[in-house]
Amino acid sequence: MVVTEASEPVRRRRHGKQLEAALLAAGWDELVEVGYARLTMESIAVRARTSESVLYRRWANKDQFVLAAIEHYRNTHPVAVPDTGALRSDLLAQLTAMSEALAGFFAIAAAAAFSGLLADTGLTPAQVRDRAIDAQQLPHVRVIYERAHDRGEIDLDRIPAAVLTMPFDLVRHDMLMDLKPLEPARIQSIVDELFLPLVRNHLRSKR
Amino acid sequence: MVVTEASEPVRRRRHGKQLEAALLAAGWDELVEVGYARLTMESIAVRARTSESVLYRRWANKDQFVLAAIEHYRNTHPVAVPDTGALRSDLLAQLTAMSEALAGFFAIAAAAAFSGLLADTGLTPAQVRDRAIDAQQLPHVRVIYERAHDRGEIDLDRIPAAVLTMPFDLVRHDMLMDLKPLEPARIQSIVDELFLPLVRNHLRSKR
DNA sequence: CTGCTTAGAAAGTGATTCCTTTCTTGGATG
DNA sequence: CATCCAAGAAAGGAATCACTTTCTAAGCAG
Repeated sequence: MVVTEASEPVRRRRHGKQLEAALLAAGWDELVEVGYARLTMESIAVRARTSESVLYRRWANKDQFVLAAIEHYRNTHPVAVPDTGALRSDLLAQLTAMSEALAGFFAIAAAAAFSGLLADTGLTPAQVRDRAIDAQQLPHVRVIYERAHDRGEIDLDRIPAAVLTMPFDLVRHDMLMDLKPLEPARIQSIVDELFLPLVRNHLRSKR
Repeated sequence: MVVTEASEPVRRRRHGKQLEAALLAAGWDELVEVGYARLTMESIAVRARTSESVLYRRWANKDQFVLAAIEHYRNTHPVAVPDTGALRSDLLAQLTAMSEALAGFFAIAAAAAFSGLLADTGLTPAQVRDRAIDAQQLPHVRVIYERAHDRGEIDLDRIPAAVLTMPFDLVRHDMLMDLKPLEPARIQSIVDELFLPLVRNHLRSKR
């Protein structure tokens, strides 16, 4: 017959880390698109242009794989830590980044992961959140506040913890509800109408 | 043979609304216990002490049934509307009622419903929330604020909408994260450290 | 160049589960 | 009491899907 079929491009084999990353990325995309319950190992293999056996060589079962895919997405999509020189702009930037980078994706993934993963892994949504979403997020937030504290903008010791976490709780809430990035106006509202007025009570005299 | 077997109690047949309520209640319990993905029509039938055909005579498929079960739970578990005579205690009561009545149940159900139901029904979590959770909740909330407004405690027109919804957003957020009722201390913190300080800016002079 | 690991294709197994169908009989209705 | 609708039991069809097995050959290590 003919040496090469016209419609069949040469397919290179991937190996090691490169292949693994492609598998996990495909798993993530599938998770976002159809959700955990409708996600099948075959659909992932097809999307990654490989076969199921390659998946099962690396992960014992579907749940392990999905967990790994979520974790992999988090590791490869770090949220930038802004340093704009002022608490308000720092917060706006951080919340926007958090929203745009994660909303939709994390929201769906977290929601999708809940029903299926909870039953099998015994994790609570909060644990999933800790493991997949906020693991590297919280230290960053703390940094923002500490910088503001050092600049003398706020007195960290006098602000209730609920105030400090509130902006992030609300962003997370909105993401879960709408499955898409927050409107900039909403983020500004959270900062300007909710957070800053509360912090203002504890402002050190700046000038 | 013998007329009645010792271990076989007489099984009465249920009909109409009574049967339907039992089916939906069983569906709800199953949803809360194992989640949408692991819920089967057979397990529901067993729990309701009936058979699958009874289910399929009333609902076209699993998704329709689950949606109906969620709606039924909401209809049969209204949240009380407190009237304590003051905004703060009204809010505390409302948030506590909302939390205790719905947390765990709604959280799991909503989360469980997401992955499976979203794909099939095309609903977003926000729509599920509107349809199943807050449908009758929001008017109640409005009532609380309007009473406070009429008492002269607050000036509704001058308070940003974000402030008014914030306590409920946070309760919903915490429920989704922890799948259990909020600690009373957390509710108090939301009201006393977040909500009231923000409202206080717009308090009319009471005395 | 040689050999060994493993990617990738393909087929299949077994379990689950949605949904249907058939049949018997309880019990509501007149 | 007679009639009839529907409850409940039981069995099965058909599809899906997690996971396995087998085989060929790609491409890295020596």
